[in-house]
Amino acid sequence: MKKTRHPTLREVAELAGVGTTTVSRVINGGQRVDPATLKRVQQAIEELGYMPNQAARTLKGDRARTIGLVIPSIADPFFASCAEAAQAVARDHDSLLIVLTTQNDAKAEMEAVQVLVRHRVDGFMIAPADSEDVSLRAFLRRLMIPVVALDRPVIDAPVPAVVADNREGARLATRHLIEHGYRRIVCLTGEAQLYTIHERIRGYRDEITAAQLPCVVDDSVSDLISAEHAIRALLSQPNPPDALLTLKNSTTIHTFEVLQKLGVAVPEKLALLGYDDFELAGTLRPSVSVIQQPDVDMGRLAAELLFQRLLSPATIAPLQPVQLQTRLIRRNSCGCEA
Amino acid sequence: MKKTRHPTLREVAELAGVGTTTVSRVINGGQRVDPATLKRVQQAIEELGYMPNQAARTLKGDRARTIGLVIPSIADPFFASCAEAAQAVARDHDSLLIVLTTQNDAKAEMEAVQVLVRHRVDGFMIAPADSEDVSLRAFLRRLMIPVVALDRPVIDAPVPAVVADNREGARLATRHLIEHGYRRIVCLTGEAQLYTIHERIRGYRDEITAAQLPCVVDDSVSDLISAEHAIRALLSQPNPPDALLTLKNSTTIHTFEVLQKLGVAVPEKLALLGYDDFELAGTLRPSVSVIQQPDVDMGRLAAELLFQRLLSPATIAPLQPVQLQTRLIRRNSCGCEA
DNA sequence: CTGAAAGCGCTAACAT
DNA sequence: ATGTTAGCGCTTTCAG
Repeated sequence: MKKTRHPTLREVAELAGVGTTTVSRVINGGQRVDPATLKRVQQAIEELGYMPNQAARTLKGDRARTIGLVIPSIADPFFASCAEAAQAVARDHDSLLIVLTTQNDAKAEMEAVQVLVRHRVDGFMIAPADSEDVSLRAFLRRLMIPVVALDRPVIDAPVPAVVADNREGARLATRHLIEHGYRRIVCLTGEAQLYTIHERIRGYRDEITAAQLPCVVDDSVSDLISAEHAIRALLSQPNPPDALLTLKNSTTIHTFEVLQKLGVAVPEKLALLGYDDFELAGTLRPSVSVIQQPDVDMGRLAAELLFQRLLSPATIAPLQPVQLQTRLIRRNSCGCEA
Repeated sequence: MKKTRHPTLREVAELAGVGTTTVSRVINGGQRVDPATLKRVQQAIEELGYMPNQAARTLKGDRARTIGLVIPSIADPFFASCAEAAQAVARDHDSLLIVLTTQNDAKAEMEAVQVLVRHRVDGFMIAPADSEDVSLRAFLRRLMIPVVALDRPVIDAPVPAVVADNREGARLATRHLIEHGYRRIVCLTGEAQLYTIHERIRGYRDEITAAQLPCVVDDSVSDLISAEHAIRALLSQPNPPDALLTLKNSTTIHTFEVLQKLGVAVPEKLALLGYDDFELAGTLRPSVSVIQQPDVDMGRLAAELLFQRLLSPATIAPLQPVQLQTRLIRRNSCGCEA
């Protein structure tokens, strides 16, 4: 098995006619090195195309200059934004970001986390598939590196979290629909087992019950087909809804597509308000009102929190999750004027 | 400086009362180990929560089980799809994927590539900001690890490429517009310095000149504002265009938004055909016809090609780029019926 | 200002 | 079947 041979520090030393220590000094800032020697060494480095081996440094005890990010999917725009923001922070700290995806599958997630540890990343962020997963919790408990939860907490584990205020966001949304005068507001959840969706359902409940309106939660929508089923059923009821609150991106889009296909007048006949903003929400007709999440801030904060704990391990992690606020973007589908 | 202490193989060996070799054997498949010993070692591993240190393995000479991907942006859906596909391939090969973004900036790109090498990735894929960049070429030439170009070639470097047939895709698009009967077809490029855009312009030229139609290439569109400028100017001409060919995703979307804002009837007054499909292209009204690129295939193939070269270094890289076909998706904005 | 040498955690001869 | 040992490339005392 032929190995890829990169030039080594020792080879540089030999070529420059100095000891390895000197070369090491040069690549680490060049302090306490005679200017003449410095120059010779730099030339040798240049000539050989030498680049320090991070694996050796890591083994020696330095930081790996690598952090991880475990998320459901990279194609999901929300997480893509988080990832991009986290990567920027990593770069500022001269580090690499490794992104691993889980499709919200606990098994894939556990594997991802283990791979990260084997690679001795300095720490990682994770959006756990299941906030209450026992084996994940156990794993994280005995882990020797800092971990930060993103978007969803890991309960009962020493893991600070950066999340959005999902409950309040859903309250905001529901309240807005109520203020518009809608009275039969149905909530379409999508995968209801996720922590975030759970919280949002609670927020919807809060406001609906406070207003003494009927609380209807439908978790049957998972794709275009099921969306059409659900909406047809809803519309053919004796007392059909006058507004829909969709709790996640894909649900909102599928719902919109079905309403368009069925020729339902939005918002006149049926209003729509979605959770999570998406690229063409303002370009569709009607434009789609949404609750916008601070995706970039979440990714950035999570990464910053991670590096903070990395750089000063003494820092005590905030026990309460860092909760970021969401905001309502009023477009047309809820009944607002452009 | 207190270090994060992971348990080591030696500690496992001591706890189990065996030598390090035995433990090494166990974690590498457990061949030639007495069943009783095997069990003891496994228990020790379990008890300590031991996980092999990949940095040590890499230093020892094993593969790093890590590959890189250097792309302009992770938020761009095209590259996000590539990345997701590449990651799946990496996972199949029990490897990690490190994604680095460049914003199409040559300096950022060079840094990204160097970081990857320092981390001793086994190889990487890159969508070069500039296919003709001299320093990148020089760097790749002396590199000791396999590299695969993605979406855009690196010319004059020993780097196999997986690209789409951009020229033919643009031909397809232009031809389609011509067949619809449009005669004044304007091409909106967006950043015209990119290799892919270049090729697409060539394709447009091919067909336009073959049909003896006027060839108009406008590279002034880079955001919503400039799009509005450009389109207003185009429409107020004595002989305004009857069709627009937009050469990249963001240009298509900005153009669509401007046409919608200006109340231009699409396709009756002005047809639109875009290069690169996007999520809600079929949901907008009118739905937007596009040339679809095989994004997932490209990411997958590039990664597979990389691993192939990784696993059997003897393999000679294909000198000609692997060129994948694009296809026309007929929706309404070009004048096709739904 | 510079070099020699130990050792990070692991694997792979080579012994036993 | 299992232990001993020499390094992989680097940083870092400790001497000179």
